[in-house]
Amino acid sequence: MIIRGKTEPVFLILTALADEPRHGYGIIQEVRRVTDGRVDLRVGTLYGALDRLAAEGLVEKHGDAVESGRLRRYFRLTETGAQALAAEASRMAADAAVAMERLKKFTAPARSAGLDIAGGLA
Amino acid sequence: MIIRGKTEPVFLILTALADEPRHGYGIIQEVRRVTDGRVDLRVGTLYGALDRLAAEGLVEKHGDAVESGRLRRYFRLTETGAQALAAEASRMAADAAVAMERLKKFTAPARSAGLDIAGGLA
DNA sequence: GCGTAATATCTCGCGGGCCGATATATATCA
DNA sequence: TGATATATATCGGCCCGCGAGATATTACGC
Repeated sequence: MIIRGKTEPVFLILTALADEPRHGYGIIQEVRRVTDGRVDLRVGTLYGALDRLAAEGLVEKHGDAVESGRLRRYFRLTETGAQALAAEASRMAADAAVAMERLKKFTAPARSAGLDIAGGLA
Repeated sequence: MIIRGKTEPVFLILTALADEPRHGYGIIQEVRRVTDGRVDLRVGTLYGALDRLAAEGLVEKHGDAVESGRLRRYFRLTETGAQALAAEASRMAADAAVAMERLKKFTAPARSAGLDIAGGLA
């Protein structure tokens, strides 16, 4: 979403980091989990986004670790990042509410011939 | 939002068309209105997006008109477009709710030098 | 009458960001 | 031995939003 708010991948990365620090691959799994499998974050998207978010000060490195013989690079949300995420979330909720409210007034376009609508939503 | 859901401009265009057909400039004004001036839709964004949305069948032409000596090209939301907007809105509301819920667990990162974490969460 | 702003449409090019592809390396299980 | 999962990283293509510019009419102030 997002003007010049965040894109959905970025929003979800921040969301994944909201409760605790995670490493890259862990973020991917968490995003998949919180979206019920809907969003499969790409690594190319992830690392590019993390670099930008770190440059903006919304996330920061939380140290590297070697666990089970594998390198893990942890990131965590900063205070600024948490505020940005909260602002973005409330804006999205507001936009979504406006859309749903307005959709109540939607009536399906009348098809070519005079045959009509009636059924739109009511 | 938005994977491969709609971007915010696109989402707001659909929202602006939800209650009744509008012409391009009217969409711009309506978007500004529903976002309390936050989003100023650019014409380059608008016409490109309308072309794509029409190609996808989410909006359709509602006829041209000359009013007050000015040409107006009207667009309206299709049934498919209304469904897409509803789906997108509910997805956004869900994502926003998840983010806000998780933010409750957020604790500010322990600051600065050497002093290690410890307080992070526990 | 004249300039400016608002209304209204459209096009083009730049740049940013997502994604697919690719590379590398270790651990686990069949 | 090979496939799959874990884990990191880079690069090029492509889509899309935006800035800038073009065109035209109406409305208002001076």
